[in-house]
Amino acid sequence: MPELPEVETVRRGLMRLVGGATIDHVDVIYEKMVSPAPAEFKKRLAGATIDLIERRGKYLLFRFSNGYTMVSHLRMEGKYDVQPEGAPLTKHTHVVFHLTDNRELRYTDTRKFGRMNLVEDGDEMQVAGLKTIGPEPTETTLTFDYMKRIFNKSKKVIKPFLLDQSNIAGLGNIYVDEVLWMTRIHPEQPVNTLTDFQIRLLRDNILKELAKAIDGHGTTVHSFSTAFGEAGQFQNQLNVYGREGEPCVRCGAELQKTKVAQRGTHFCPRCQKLKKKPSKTVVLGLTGGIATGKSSVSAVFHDRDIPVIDADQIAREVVEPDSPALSEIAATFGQTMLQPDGTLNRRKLGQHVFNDEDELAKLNAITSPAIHKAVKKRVAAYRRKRTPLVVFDAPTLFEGDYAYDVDVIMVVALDTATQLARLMARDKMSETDARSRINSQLPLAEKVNVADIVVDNSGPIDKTKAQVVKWLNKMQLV
DNA sequence: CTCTATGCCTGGGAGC
DNA sequence: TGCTCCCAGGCATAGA
Repeated sequence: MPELPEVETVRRGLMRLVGGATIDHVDVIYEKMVSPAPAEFKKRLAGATIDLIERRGKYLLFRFSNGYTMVSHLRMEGKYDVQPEGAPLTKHTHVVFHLTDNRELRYTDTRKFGRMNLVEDGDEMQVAGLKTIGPEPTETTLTFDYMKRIFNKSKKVIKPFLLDQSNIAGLGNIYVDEVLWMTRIHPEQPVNTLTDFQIRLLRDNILKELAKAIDGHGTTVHSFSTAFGEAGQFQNQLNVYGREGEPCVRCGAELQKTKVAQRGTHFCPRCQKLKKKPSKTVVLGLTGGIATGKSSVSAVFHDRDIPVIDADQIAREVVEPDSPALSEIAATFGQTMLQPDGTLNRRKLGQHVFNDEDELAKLNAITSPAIHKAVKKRVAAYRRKRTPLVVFDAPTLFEGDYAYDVDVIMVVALDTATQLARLMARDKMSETDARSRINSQLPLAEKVNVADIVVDNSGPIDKTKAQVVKWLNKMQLV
């Protein structure tokens, strides 16, 4: 199923292999595949040189020296490959372009869905499909203003809306599921209910995902006889597509598969909730690894008077004297866990649960729901006030199961060597101790993988802060 | 005009 | 094992 990145890879491969080649004659085996009818199609192409191969959306445009352009769409399973003249035909080869250099450019398509349309230069945009095609998904051609305009005026649900090539060119079933998961949008969310921030994040994710996929495929076409269809394998990792029943890599919930507008649709029922009216408040989950420098990033928000909800502070607040959680701790672990003044004896409790998984789990079962509840309450208050941006600063954003409930995740990261050196210097630790501390956490790479924004803190602090500010500006959050 | 359902095709997997 | 049925999905088009 070639989508834009695969078609682009085919274009690049073909350009290298047959760019400049001249067609001697053409065999059309499956007549319905070409237009105009085979006799005229063949006549127009005899002696034509392939000057250039361009792409628009998922359409390939072969520019010939004699004033014709061939619009070719691979649909589901179309493939081009180049063989030496006379090599045996395969079962599903439908068109063969015999080149003057003893090679053949072949079009193969098991399901015969692909089409080739040969028209005069300048008429290519009149071909069905290209006539109504939407903007290319690039930084300059797919603008936020355009997206906002088309999203606001439609009541359609987002999945079929994004599949419609007249809205945005190039997205297919796989990438739509991926970008919706990345942006945490339910596939049946009506497009006119999205907030500006969601549209911005979606735009960013479309551009990012397609660029990543093109990069990933760029190196796959090598040899003379490589079937370009092989470049259509999706080497870049997919987070939801085809993963129904597996845990969501962001929140751990079981991924589901349903049908939306007759299309198989994959999504995370926990991260991608259908919302009556998406909230205008953006909750940014901020996390990192030990000694990655999260607090200096947090300071950027403090300095700008952006509210920061501190998970560690809330963890302390929920066990203050007279709190239900503290009473439960006393009831479970004994009154000796309290100081004479009624406050929690943290040291003693810490020693008690240290290295005892069962006891630690008991403690978490008491504190975790209380912390979650308190966080939700704080967030709800900011939503009511329509505060545009709230930061939830949580070292255990993933481990503590908060990731499903934030709108966007920022991970502060650095390379392992720098992280190790900083931890050793900061906490006066031996290398062995520092290593084991780092290894006891969820690997930073896994956090980075599901982050919306990764802030690289391996350089000077000014550079780190500049990255945060740049992103905030880009997303119009400040 | 918009919106939805269906046809185009074949191979492969599930179920019997 | 072999048979039937259904699903995969981009896009055009027919119909509401």
